Amino acid sequence: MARRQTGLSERHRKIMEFLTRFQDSHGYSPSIRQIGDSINVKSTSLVDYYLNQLQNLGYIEREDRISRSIRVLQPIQPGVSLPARVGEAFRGAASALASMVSIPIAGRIVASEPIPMPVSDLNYYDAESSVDIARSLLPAKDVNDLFALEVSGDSMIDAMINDGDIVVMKKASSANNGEMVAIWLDDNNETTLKYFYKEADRIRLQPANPNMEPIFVKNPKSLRIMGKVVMVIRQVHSVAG
Amino acid sequence: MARRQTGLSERHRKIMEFLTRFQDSHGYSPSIRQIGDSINVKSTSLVDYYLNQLQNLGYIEREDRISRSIRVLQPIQPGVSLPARVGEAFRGAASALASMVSIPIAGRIVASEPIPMPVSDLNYYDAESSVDIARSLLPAKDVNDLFALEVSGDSMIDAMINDGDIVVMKKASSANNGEMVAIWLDDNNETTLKYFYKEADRIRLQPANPNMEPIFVKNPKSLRIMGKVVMVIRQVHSVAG
DNA sequence: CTTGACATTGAACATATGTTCGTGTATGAT
DNA sequence: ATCATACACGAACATATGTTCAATGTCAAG
Repeated sequence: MARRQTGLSERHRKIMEFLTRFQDSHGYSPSIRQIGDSINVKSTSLVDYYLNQLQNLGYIEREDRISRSIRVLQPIQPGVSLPARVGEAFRGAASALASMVSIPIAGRIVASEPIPMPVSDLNYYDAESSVDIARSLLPAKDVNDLFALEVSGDSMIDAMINDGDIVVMKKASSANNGEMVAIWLDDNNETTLKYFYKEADRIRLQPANPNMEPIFVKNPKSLRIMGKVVMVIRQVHSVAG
Repeated sequence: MARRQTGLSERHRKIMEFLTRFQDSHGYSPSIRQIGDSINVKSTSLVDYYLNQLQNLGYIEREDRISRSIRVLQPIQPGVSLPARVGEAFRGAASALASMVSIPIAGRIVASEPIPMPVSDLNYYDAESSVDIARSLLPAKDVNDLFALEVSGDSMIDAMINDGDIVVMKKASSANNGEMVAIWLDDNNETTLKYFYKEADRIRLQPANPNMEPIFVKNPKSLRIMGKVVMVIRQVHSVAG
């Protein structure tokens, strides 16, 4: 092995501080280069590197290829800054109280078929087919592109997911290393849930069950990412067996 | 002269509404093109034109050449807007609270140790260590003897339960056939989660994973039922591996 | 009917901003 | 040592996004 990851470094801390300060005074997020300036780093890739770490640790959230889309999920220090606007204060109060979100169930996920996607991009959905989840259980603030699927069949067992489980997913067409994604495999003509790792010249799809072997995909085009898995819920009933 | 400026048009109103809605749910401002989509305008210059008007009228503020830098200064809607939204939110909060139940996390469940039970004498628990679940997801009406455990280690894999999962359980000392229970096995000195089946002269403990073999217990006294599993929740983070 | 301010369009443009990649350095484990 | 990994740099790249402009349509006042 090698150098141990030391959790949060001084730079991580500074970035978080800068983010909250900047957002507080400007009302929008800084760009990568602006963050770089604030910590005296000229390389944008290094900032990107830090931001990915902070995201994996759950401190921030950001959208792929969208400028200034960083959201602070977890302020680093106890000193909470006063919200600039009424709307923001209101939002904070509401999220502290209400904190429940209704996620539409888009359909069933079966190994042998592509997964159904939520019907509309707008915030309309049928109240009948939805699951209510406490915001406190969800890592992301952005709750808009979440949807849920009911698992059908035992074929996701290698992903530690059972028949009847409910999988909460976030729409995505790309993934970062270590994220669990729903993938459509052209070669096998099947949907599967795996941890995603991009390696040198291939993609490794690692089952959640550590006893099982990974799948390797050479051709990135033969695999389509449908979404990232955010949560799995299993309601346990009496089951014949 | 010519056409009179009519103050705020329908489109201005829609833009303002879209801005607040988008910022509220995404945490950052939309791009000009996204605003255009929301009002069915394909020309970015027209949106820019509207935004300049809104800025001159003091409704919004934005920075030159900086993406997604729009700030809403004055929410639209004649008077009713903010109070209405507050009222709505509080109504939502109330109903959310009513339909949500806070389940205490009694501790960690490890294969090699008996499971911790909730400090049941008093109906007091630390708010920090609890999970909020929507009542609609719980089968049982009786919510009082529910408690939650965080799974530690990979030893529950045969029960399709992973390290870090949260298991919601109901206190019980007996079980019906087909129910998933947490059991302490005197013989093996371990805690395990299995489906429970009482057969002619023995008890069959069936793993949730259908690929795995059951355990048989002849002596009912060497096994202690700690509770029934009601629900399993897995929050999926990025996982190194 | 003109006229001119307002409204709208589409495309081209400029650049702000996130992403990728090759390379290099330090650090700890073996 | 030597190996793998985390950390770091900077340039080239791709694209997301704001800006500009010339042309055209619309409508009410003159």
